[in-house]
This record gives sequence, structure tokens and C-alpha cells, in this order.
Amino acid sequence: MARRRQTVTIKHVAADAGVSLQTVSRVINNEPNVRPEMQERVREAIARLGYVPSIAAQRMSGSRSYLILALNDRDRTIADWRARQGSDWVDQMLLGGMLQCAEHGYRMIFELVDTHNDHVERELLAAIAALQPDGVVLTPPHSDNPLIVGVLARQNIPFARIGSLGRGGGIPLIMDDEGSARKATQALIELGHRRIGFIAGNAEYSLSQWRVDGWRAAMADAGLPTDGLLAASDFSFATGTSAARTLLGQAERPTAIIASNDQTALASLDVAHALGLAVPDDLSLISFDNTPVVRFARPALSAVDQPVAETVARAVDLIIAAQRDGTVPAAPVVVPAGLVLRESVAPPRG
Amino acid sequence: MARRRQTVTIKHVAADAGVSLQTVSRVINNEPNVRPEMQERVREAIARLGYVPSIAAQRMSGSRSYLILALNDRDRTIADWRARQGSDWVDQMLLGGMLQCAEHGYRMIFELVDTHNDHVERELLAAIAALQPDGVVLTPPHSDNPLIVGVLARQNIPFARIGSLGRGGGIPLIMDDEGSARKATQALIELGHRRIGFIAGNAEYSLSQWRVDGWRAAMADAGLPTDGLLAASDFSFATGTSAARTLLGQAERPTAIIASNDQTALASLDVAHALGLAVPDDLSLISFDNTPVVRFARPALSAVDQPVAETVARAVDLIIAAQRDGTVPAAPVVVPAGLVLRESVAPPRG
DNA sequence: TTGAAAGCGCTAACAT
DNA sequence: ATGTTAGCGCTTTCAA
Repeated sequence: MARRRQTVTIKHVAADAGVSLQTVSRVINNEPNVRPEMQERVREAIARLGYVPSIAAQRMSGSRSYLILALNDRDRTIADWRARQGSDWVDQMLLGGMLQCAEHGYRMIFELVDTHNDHVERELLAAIAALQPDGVVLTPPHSDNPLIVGVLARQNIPFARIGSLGRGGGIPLIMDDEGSARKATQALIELGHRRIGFIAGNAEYSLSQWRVDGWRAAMADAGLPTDGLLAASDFSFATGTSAARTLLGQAERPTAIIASNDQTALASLDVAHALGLAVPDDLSLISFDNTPVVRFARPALSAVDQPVAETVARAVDLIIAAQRDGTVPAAPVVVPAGLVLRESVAPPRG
Repeated sequence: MARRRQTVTIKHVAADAGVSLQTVSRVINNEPNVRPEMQERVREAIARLGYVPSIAAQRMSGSRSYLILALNDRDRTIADWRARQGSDWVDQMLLGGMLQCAEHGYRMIFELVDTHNDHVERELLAAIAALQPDGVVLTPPHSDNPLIVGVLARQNIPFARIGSLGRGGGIPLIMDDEGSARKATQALIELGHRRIGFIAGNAEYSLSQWRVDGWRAAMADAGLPTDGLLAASDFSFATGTSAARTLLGQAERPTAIIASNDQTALASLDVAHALGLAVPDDLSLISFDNTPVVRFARPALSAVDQPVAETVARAVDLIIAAQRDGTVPAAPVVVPAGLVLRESVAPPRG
């Protein structure tokens, strides 16, 4: 159908301003060696004609594409969308990433990629070949996928790795998982809790281990044992239920539980109800993520607030800086997380 | 930095297969006039080299960009993201739109545009000039914005208008707002309710009126009056609260309320509690949208389920069909909505 | 400081 | 049925 051409091109601007294409191009790209009066004349022509460069043409001639690719795990993301449990990870990514891209005149393209697939490399290379992005934002578990990291490193594309400290290239950013697990644990200890259980998350995500580490460190600092207080999950409600049952089924059960995400925290709340335990009087509960649902739970759940938007915004800034002048942070970027205390936390009974 | 060139281009494929560029191009685009054996040879070369066409180059040569722009209202979307109330409109759009785009080899680019801005036209034209999208998906309230619709119509870009029946170009799609309001009203009538209040939504959205119409029609069909049973809101919790107060503050108060979205329904629930009214025994409640939060309300709210993902997927299909062969549906597309009954609905007391 | 020429990867139009 | 030519809009050489 209707083959559309650019309505206003650099040629029109050049003609209108009475200069060469080159001068216009220089002005667009803020290059030196243009007299102020020329600048002025060109800018006026651009404004008058409503000219906006075609990113396709810019990319074609070897310049930037002004596109940043944000990659999420396909299965998990689609499952979250379908479940409609209120997980707003994607929204927070967009909030931070898309708006920050816009600040720099870039666009964020959101894509889903299968992590558990031998075609990952092909899939990713195809996206790169088709879009020619100037940078890529990786989220867990992709951030630690050696195949993905390898492709990006070899292609020499600046990329951020959210939730990873891995080596092998890219800019690592973490949301201070260890620190916030520690903070949550300390908050409970200060309330008088001594037996604080922890439900670990999917081991495929490095951050799961960091959270466990933070909890363990805080317990050790306070001279408290952790035996029998750690249970595993894969972040799902079902495995959270088993984990909570294990923890709460013991003779000497914990008076508080920290769960590695909201789903396992909600599962713990359910198990507590089933066992006739009152929250927070018999059991205090803190979760990770602070997605919308925890506010609507009864009682409302306390939670570590993951600064997703802020972290992705930082990632975008760093990617753009990297592709402009090759600068990357010397050390991993640590974005501090908050702890939101709600009704689910109280001193232990008795 | 590092000026990257396409690693594998159509030239490489042509050389590898021993044919001309054109033949490769024809195979890529499934054009006729290529012998099966040639097809075969080219496809093998493509697979062997891992070739993927650059969409920038494709667009440059006057072909498609394989990009579809999805436009949402900036203020509202950002406010929703920041509020973290669990609205998953954007996620459902992506679920339906992005996946359907992928089916066709397209990509969806999500953008925010200010509807209340005299630069709308410029903003939109800039996005079009930069990206050269093959189509645009409009959501409310953009779908009925004459400035936006005008630009798209003039630029001759296929576009879908979700939640609009407006004329003036584009493909209108609605989620059967009138029908579902009617269905919800009828469900309450069948339970024995006779005084059924309705909280209308933001008048800027056409669908607000359609929902009112559906309620009014169902009431009329049952021979029930609607005087004093309609209250206005702008979809916000605050205005929902006033609306509920107005409805429930009357001498002869309604025994059921249908709210035009989840926020106003939650507000009604709050007001009912404040007035000492039990839900559902003293007051039945049905909302629109069925976002995640309603499931977590106590009692869980019944809701009309807006088929957002399905509607956006349809929109993508229609846009692609339109730009391929110019075909557009003769009549507005109506995607049926569901009614999910939960604890908030019961027969009226007494 | 400015301009002219060449080419990015691909497709449309025109040969053959 | 296949190949050749020209050109999309822009930036990068290179020249003046």
C-alpha cells in the first residue's frame, strides 16, 4: 500500500536555509565547526518545516539508531501478564527506562527472549540485526546468561546487567539485595524476634543468594542461629506454600518470616491462617518486591521496595554514556532499596 | 563509539547462494517469480549465514518498517505506574499487541503522548517522522482526539481506534461496553435488585456514556426507574467516593451499585464500610475493568472483564491487513466482554 | 568553516 | 524467471 516518503527531509531544510546537507547534519548532531549564525539559520528552518530526522536513515549511514532494547524473560513475563496477580515489574521498567530514554532522545523497545532455549543466541542476534540497537538492558535471569552476555560482548554493544555482579562484560547494577535483606532482618531483631525464618527464591537468580546472605549476616551479627530457618522456593505461590509449611511445621517455629518475593509472602500468609496463626501477633511477615498486591493483603504486608524504575533509568543513562564516550562505571552500581513497614510486623508474642 | 556495520547483509547471502540481490529480496518478501530450487538455495544460504534483514534498510528503500506504534495517554499512564495500584492496562496491551505483532514479524513500540496539549500534532508527527511506523494503535482518550485522528488520516497511516466508534478514519474497535453494562445490570435484576445505582466514568471517554446507556437500557427493559441512581466520577478514587456518598446518602438508597471502573468500585466499598453497610448483604457491587486489585478486595469484587489483550491483538491484525491490501472492516469491531461474579454480589436483603 | 561525493542495506522499476 | 540500475535520507569520508 501507499508507499510513504519522508515528508520533510534534510534536503528541504538545507534548501530552506540555503546551506548544504552537511551543515544541517552538523547542526542536528551538535557538531563543532558551524558558525552561530549558520546554526541559527538552520535551526529556524528545522522549526519552520517541522523537520525530524529519520532514525532509519541515521542508522543506515552508520550513526546511532537511538534505540535501546530491554530484554525480559519470555515465559515468566507472559505468565505474569496472564496471571494478573498485579506484578508491575514491566510497568516499573517502562516507567524508569522509557522516560529516561525519552530524556536523551532515545526510544526503548521492549522484547521477550527465551532464556531456556538453545536458540537464545540466534534469537538475540536476529533482534540485533533487525533493530541495530545502540544498547541493551538485561534483566534477571538474562543478566547472568553467559550465552546472552557473550553475544552482546562480542557484538560490542553497550549493555546493562540488572541484578548481576557477573564478570564478562556489560555494566552490572544491583538493587542492594544483600543490604535490604539485612535491613529487614535487623528490623525484626530490634522488635525482639529471635527465630526469623527465610524463604529463598529461585536459585537461577543470583539475587536469591544475596538475599539469603544478608539475612544470614544480620542473624550472625546478632548472635542468632539460623538452623532449620531457611527454606527454598522458586518464587511461586506453590513452592512458597511448601516452604512456609516446612518452617511453621516445626516444634520451635519462627516468630517471623522474610519471604524472597510477594508471591511466597502471600503463600506464607495463607499457611499462617490455615495453621490458626495470627499475623502479626503470632507471626510477623516481610516480603520482597512490594508489588501492588501486598498493600491489599490483610493484614497489609511489609516489604522491601525494589527500586526497579530508578535502576533501569540508571542503566539507560550508563548505556548512553558508554556508547558516547566509552566510559563505564569502575564498580557495580548499587541502587539502595527501601523497607516499607505495614501491618504485618509486630513484636513477638509473650 | 564503535561504528557497527551489519555483519551479514543481503550481499553476502546473494554471493553465497550465487544469485542476484534481487532474488534474495524476492525470497525474503515471499514474492512470486522465483523457482522453487532458487528459493531453496537462497533459504539455505540465509539459514547458513544467520541472515536477518535490517529494518532500517528495508524502511529506507520505501518498504515497510515492521513497526507498529501503540499510543497511550502520558499523564494517566505515568500516574498509574507511579500509584502502583495494580492497574495492568499496559501489560494487557503488551500481552495482546506485542505477541500478535511478533506473529507477523512486526514489533510494537509503546509511546506516551499528551492528549491535552497543543503540541499533540507536532509530537505525533515527530514520532511518525522518526520511526516511520506501518500502523498506529490508539487507546482512549486518544481514539477520539480529532487532532490525532486527523494527523493519522492525512498521513495515510493505517490506525486502530480502541474504545471509539468515531468517524473520520481509522478502524474502530470497542469492548462492548454497552452490552456488558447491560449484562451486569441484568444479573443484579435477576437476583431481585430493583434500585441499582450507577457511577459513570470520565465523560471524556466515549465508553463512559455507553456504559451508562447499557445500564439505563437494562433498567428500562425491566420497567425500573433510574431517577437519582446515576452519579458522576472521573474514574478516580476521590470522585468515586463522592459519587458513592451521594448514591448511598439518599433516603431510599440503592441495594446495588455498578461502578465504571475498579477505583470507583473500591471507593464505593470504602463508603459502604464507613456507613456500616455490609457488602454484599446490604449492598451488592460490580465494577468494570477487572484489574488485579479487585480480586484482593474484601469481599472480592465482581467485575466486567475488559478483553484488553484480545482487542489489541485484533487491532494489530487489522492494521497489518489494512496496510497490506487496504482492507478494513465495514463495521466497528465489537469484542465481547465477560462478567466475573465474585463475593460482592448477593440478592438484596429482605 | 563549509561543501561535494560516496556509500550504508535494501527494494522498486526497469530491463532481459 | 532473473538480473541491473537507481535511489531512499542520512553521515562519513575527503576536498576546498
